[in-house]
Amino acid sequence: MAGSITAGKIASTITHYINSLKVSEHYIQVAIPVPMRQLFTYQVPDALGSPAIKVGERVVVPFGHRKVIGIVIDEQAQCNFDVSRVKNIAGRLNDNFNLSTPLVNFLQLCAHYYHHPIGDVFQQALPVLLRKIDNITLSPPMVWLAESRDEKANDILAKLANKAAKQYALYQIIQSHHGISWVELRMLGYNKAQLNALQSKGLIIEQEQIASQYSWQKDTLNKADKLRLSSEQAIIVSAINNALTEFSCHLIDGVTGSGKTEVYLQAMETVLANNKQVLVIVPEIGLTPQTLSRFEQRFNVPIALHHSGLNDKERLATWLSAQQGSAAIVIGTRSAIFTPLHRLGLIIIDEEHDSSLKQQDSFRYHGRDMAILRARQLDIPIVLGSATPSFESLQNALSGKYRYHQLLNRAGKSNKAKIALIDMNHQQVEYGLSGTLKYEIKQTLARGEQVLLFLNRRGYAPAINCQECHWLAECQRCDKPYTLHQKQQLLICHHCGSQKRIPPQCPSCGSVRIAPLGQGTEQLESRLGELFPDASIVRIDRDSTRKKGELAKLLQEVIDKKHQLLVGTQMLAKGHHFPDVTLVAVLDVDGALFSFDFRASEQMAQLLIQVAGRAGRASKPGKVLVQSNYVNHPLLQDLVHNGYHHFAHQALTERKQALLPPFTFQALLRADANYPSYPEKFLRALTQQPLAGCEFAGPVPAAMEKKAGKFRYHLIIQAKSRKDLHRAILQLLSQIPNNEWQGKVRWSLDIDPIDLNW
DNA sequence: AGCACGCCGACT
DNA sequence: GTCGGCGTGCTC
Repeated sequence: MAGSITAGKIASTITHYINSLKVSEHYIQVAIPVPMRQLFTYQVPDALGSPAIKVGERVVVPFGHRKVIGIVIDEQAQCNFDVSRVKNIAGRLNDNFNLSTPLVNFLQLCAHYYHHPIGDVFQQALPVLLRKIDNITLSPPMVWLAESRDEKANDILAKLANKAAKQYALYQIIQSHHGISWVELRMLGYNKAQLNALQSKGLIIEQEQIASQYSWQKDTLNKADKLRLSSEQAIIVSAINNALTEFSCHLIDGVTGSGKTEVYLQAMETVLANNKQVLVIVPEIGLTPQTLSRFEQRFNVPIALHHSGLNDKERLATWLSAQQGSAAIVIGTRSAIFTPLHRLGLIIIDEEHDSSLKQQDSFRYHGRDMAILRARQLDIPIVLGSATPSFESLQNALSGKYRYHQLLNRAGKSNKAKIALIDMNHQQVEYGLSGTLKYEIKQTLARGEQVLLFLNRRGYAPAINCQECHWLAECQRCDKPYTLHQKQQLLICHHCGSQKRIPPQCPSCGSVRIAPLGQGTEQLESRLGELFPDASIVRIDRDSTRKKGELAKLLQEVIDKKHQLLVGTQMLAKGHHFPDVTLVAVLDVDGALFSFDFRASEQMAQLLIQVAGRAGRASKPGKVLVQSNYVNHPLLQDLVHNGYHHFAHQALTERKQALLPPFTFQALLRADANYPSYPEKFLRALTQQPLAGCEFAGPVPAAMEKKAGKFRYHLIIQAKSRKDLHRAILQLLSQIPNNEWQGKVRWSLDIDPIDLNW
């Protein structure tokens, strides 16, 4: 039937005709800041098509009834959506602040690993200002420089050295650098007034930072500051520097004072000398003036900081200086892992066991694990350091996946604090303090040294009850006792934050004999005041450091020995070293011994060892006392007598037998709802289909079944391999839209969960 | 996550 | 009669 017209031919002709009309149609895939696990297709109209759109570009798109900023993930996409419903992009942000392809790839990898909505990953990784539609007016980054010196300047300086020590020190820092930013100087403890004073004396000047890439100069390295490495340190440095263009992961397992930082610094030296950048990730409280100045003193290079104290503009400035390469070193907390470093050559994760590296809400990523992913992607080394390595990292080191380096020798005299247990069962106990502890406190104070007491419970008392009928004041929204805050005269629920006045009499029986039960830091502080009237006491917890800068102020007062007794929560255990604290006591360790969370003992061990590291110095050895009702508990005995590593090996053996992480891989699906039965039914329905290579645990009520009025359930998915887990989660997620209870609950997914109590 | 739509209770 | 409570559904 050659030449004849058929229906098929007509259809194909029409299709051909339509396609010819759409020949210039151009589709892109865009990540949109919404909690949805998908990309969105948009069309690029000709008017907006040139210059060509690139991956990582920020585009303004209509989305529902509003306009949002999206990130282009694929610039030449097939249209996999109903063509008639695809919208045009509304605009482009041509401000040169777009994301590089490696960064886009990395963020996609992160979203993939955590099965987290990709748009939300981008949203969290980007500085706020890059997520706003309005044009960004960013003044050029400024740095302070020393003016050239004349005789007059020398005179002024000589005067400053005597009269204004702080200004003089500030001048010294500025003078020793080729330009230092206000953000850094602020972190180092200087203020605008001091800068202005030096400026008005003509000693320093503020200039635009040279936007060009940083490069290694003759005077970049401060050789005077450099320490001679021990042989074990030198071996680590050369192991890291041996292969700088391939992936390797090094775990440095070294006790406090063994010189981890010096290893970091000398490993960085080679990388910086190659004109590559270094990313340093520290725990939330680890970014202190001391940390910064250590890097600052060694290297005369631009350092960009990334932490919670920055405002939006400063954050963007850090991002840009990293991206453009003018910053040689970026030091930051968890989220700094997302900064766009063009020539990244080395990543360092300090205190890699620290729980603040894992984000505990929305996008629940682990800074350390994503850093490893990034190092792998870029073929560069990564260094993890800790005195108490996480069991995950330790296992990876022992199995040969990471290079394992131990630093066993303390620099200087080896005087590790000893840990001793106090049996609370055979003691007179007053206000939670054993006789032994009271005696030791007295002795320490008498020597003019300081004492640090840990009690992981803020407030005055963790509960109040009626002495007659035993009625307990409970939060209705959480079914948990209210914490008494004496100073504020309030009952506060530590789980949902709700507050209540203290009832004058028992609502149940009318008795006025209502009394606090147990003790918190606030009470401990006042009791200590009675017991040791001559000592100045300072309390450091979330309540006493609410005001900005208050923590730093109190810590400085401790260093300055304005206080002899320190009371605090775990907040005090991390980061800070107090040389004149020679006695540390943990008042109540028992909670960790009987927790159903298998990681509680790991965290307890890390806490005790870290605490021991806080105390004393070579000339004044410290002592650590741990009060317990269960001093014969094998966990405590092992830790105290055999140390962290024996304890860790023991615990790892047990975890292997029990098929727990790091020998298996877990995901945690949380669900909550206003009605008690929905979360459980939602999760149970998901367990009906088996998942290959995986086992379910649950659904079980969360450790706090009811919180802030919501009922909460957990489902754990456990697999022998990460691959199986990954596949299972995909299968699980695909089932959720068909789940009968899906619309009635809120749910969230946590890959590699750490805190099962959440 | 926003945002609109929609369906019920208490107000000028 | 309408203002507004939040349950439900949709977003290329």
